[in-house]
Amino acid sequence: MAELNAMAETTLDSKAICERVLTEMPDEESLYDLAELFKVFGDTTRIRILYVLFEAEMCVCDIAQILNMTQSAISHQLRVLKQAHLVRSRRVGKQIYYSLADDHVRTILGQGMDHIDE
Amino acid sequence: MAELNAMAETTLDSKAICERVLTEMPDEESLYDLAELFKVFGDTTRIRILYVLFEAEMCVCDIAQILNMTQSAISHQLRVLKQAHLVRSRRVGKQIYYSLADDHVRTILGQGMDHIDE
DNA sequence: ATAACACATGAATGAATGTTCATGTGATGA
DNA sequence: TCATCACATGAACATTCATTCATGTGTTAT
Repeated sequence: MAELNAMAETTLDSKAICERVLTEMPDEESLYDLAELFKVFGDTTRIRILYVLFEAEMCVCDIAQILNMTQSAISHQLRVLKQAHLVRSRRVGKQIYYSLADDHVRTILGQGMDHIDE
Repeated sequence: MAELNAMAETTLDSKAICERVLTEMPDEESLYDLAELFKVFGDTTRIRILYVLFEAEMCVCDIAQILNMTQSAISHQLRVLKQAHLVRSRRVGKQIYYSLADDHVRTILGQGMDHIDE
């Protein structure tokens, strides 16, 4: 790491830092999963759906109507949310009700809000 | 909501829920900013850079060498991280040192890790 | 001044993504 | 059984995005 430059300016031991980086860095699979998780939060439609589900369990057409979007668009995004284990679903007759899978969703969105509020 | 269907299955008052959804939903600008923030975390290269900066303030070429990527690619991503106020930079001679802007970064990535670890 | 170094940046390219449209699937009710 | 409702899903299209390549900017040293 930076064998021939930057060393003079560095006060810390570069080799020790490099070792710590390599030991602390998550493995390839965890990094991929982590990025995939945050990608799910990186879309306003999906965030809106999650905020709707904060209030109550709801079926697809209700969510679509509240957000003023097509059933197909909502259904596609619910699929993404479910694959990320952020929502659960259960069938009740013809309808399928979605709800938040756990409390990580609130926590993560809350931390994000804290950040953008500076 | 769902004026002509689903009402029979719903135990809660739909109008009250709809009102709560509308009052709790962040405004358009906050939703956009929130999605933009999480998009930044939605890339393995940027997550890697953040993990590197967990250990120490570092210049661009050091980060590039540790992650085995080109200086240009790292520089482009550092720009994204800086625009999201996740990292800061300061010039020291020819080099520019980057560091984490605040502790929200650790918190958010930590919450993400908690989630993928189920 | 000029060469060399560290970094930033614009254009280009290939890959990933959100929505729409059309259609498929499963459940209900006549 | 058949029509209808609620939802899922595949293909298509437009948009966004990460990296590469080439070049520009600012600093240091000779």
